[in-house]
Amino acid sequence: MNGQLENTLKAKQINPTAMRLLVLNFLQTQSYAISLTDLEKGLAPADRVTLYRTLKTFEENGLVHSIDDGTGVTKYAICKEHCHPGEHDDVHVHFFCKKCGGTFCLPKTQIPEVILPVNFHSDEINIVAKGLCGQCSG
Amino acid sequence: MNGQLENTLKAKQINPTAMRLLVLNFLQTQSYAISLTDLEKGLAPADRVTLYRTLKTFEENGLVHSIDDGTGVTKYAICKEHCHPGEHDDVHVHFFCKKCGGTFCLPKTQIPEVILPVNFHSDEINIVAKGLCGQCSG
DNA sequence: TTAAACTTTGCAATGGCATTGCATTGTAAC
DNA sequence: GTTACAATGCAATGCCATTGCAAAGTTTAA
Ligand SMILES: [Mn+2]
Ligand SMILES: [Mn+2]
Ligand SMILES: [Zn+2]
Ligand SMILES: [Zn+2]
Repeated sequence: MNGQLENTLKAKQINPTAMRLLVLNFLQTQSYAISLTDLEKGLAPADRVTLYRTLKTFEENGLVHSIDDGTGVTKYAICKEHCHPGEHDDVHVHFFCKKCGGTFCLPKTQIPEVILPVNFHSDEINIVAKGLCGQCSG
Repeated sequence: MNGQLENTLKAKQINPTAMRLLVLNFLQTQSYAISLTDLEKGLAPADRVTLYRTLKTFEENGLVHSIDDGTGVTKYAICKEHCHPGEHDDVHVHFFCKKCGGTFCLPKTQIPEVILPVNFHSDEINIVAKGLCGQCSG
């Protein structure tokens, strides 16, 4: 049933349309963060802009977060922690695998303390480690 | 004199043309990392693509490094440490100021240890802290 | 029930930036 | 001087994010 998916959307105050259920379902089946183009291919022939706006809505409502992994293409992944509409609370390190091209969320990896120069004050940090993932380094 | 600039280029095996001397001089006078567009404005009416290729050459020869600060626009700064043609050795944290928009190299800030999941191996890391810089947090 | 109001979707278009191709100009070697 | 190579300028392309607007769908309230 779609009940599970529907509830997930409703819990984040997102109107559960057919398209949004499809997108959520697709996102949930991915093993790593996906790009808009990935989503487009996976849900063809759905319209790219509609998918884009769906992701935007999901992000605004704390259901997914966008990831800048340095490839120049934004990736998206479902928020694992307790995010709410208007406020995300899932800061974590990301990992980009140079072999398979996969981008992973590492929510268990401790965010390290970065000591800044005097008078520099940071309220946000983006950390992307690059190398070989578990599958590719075997 | 241009002797100083010329020597800097030659030391990195870069042919010291007039354009390259101008670009190097401009880079050296900046207080933070600049974009290609910044360079274009500062050196008008020099051609954008020529400037782009000049930066590329500088980067390949270990004179400047490019910075992905998450704004979507690549920034460039002179390498402070010992970089050589073909191999950079100046990994450091960067800082993006949300008020003035400046991107800073923080070569003195210790790169923190990031503990990855089993079998994940990283040989590169991009860390960008965001907030207010020394000037803007006063 | 039906009209109005609001939301979602689809398609076309725009804009920014990185990157490449190619012809022209400049420079160095022979 | 002629040839070979390097650097520059201009035009063009490609990719991705983002917006405008009209059509289709859904909810609300007369
Ligand atoms: Mn993530
Ligand atoms: Mn730097
Ligand atoms: Zn991998
Ligand atoms: Zn600042």
